[in-house]
Amino acid sequence: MKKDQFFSENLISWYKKNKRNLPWRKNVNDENYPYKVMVSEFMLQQTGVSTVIPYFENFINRWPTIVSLACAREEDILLAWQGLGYYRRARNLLKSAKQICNQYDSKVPTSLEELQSLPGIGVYASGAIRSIAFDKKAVAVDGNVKRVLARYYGFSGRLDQNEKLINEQASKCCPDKSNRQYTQAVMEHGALVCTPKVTKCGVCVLSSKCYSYKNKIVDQIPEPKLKTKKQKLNCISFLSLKGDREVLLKKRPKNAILGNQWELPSTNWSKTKHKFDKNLCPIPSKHWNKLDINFTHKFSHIDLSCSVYFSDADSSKKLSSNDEYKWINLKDISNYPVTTMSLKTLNELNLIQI
DNA sequence: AATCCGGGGGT
DNA sequence: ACCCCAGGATT
Repeated sequence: MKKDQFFSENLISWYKKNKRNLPWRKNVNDENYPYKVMVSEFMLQQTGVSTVIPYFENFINRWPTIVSLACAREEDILLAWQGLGYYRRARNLLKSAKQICNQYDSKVPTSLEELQSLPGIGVYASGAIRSIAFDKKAVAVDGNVKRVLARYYGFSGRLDQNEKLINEQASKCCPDKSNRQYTQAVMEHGALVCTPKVTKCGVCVLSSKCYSYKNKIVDQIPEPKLKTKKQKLNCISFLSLKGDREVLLKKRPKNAILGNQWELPSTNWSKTKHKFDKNLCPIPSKHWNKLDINFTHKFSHIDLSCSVYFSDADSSKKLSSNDEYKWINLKDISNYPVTTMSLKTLNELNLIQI
């Protein structure tokens, strides 16, 4: 295994000419640039660039500096994250901002050790932040880089079977300078040219030395990931309306999936379908009517089938003083971090407009 | 080493 | 339908 200047130099020169104008690439010399890179790295974990862009713009507009973020309420962060998924990232980002303000004089740290001590920043993100934000020599091996290296060097098999080899080669390929550009160049190359399926080898600046291209096996590397079976779960959601405009929502437990987000009060998610039972209902009511909407909300690892029961709430009745529950006016619902599933349910019933 | 954690875009 | 995505934390 050798150093490969051809690899890094060609990618950098290609990147200079073809790089996308992405919002987190602006104002490299601004004092808030490292903070913005950090935010983008949290958002981009397992999430496509086109999905992230509007969220990033909104987030930076609302919290332009790390100090402003550190002062924010978690509920507002979750609201800004709504629909983006992997909500733990949002809560970890807030924790990291607080930690940076408390421990590092409100400046994003520059060492791998300090960066990895922050919640939500692991091996990849620490390297990405070091190279992109500070232009330090640091490797950042994401899914794109793994695929590019596997094809270029001809590592057969699945990516997870070549973890060590890929990381070693990634270190060898890492140039001594222009690391800000190089790190983004490899990932950009994977995203735009050396793509998962329909590759664009015709415009690839690496093809003349690419093992897979020369051997016509680009479409065979990498081998697909092993897939695990999706769980099929079921739940009942309860829609209560008071005066036709206030809906009863419940805050999910902090450490559960979709933690701390609001939703229509629901049963637990079970393998067997629930039989309707008044004891499951969030509030007492004479009539609970099953609505004619059954849908399956698809998570990456769960297919959740949900049925909905409706009741008009007696406005004279009070909630048992429990701040997990809240009557929320439908017009204010966009001010709360509500699960995508519940938003889609309310939208389906024409109670809100997504 | 596996599994949990979302949701959307591309094919 | 199925795959993938600028991964990290937990077990």
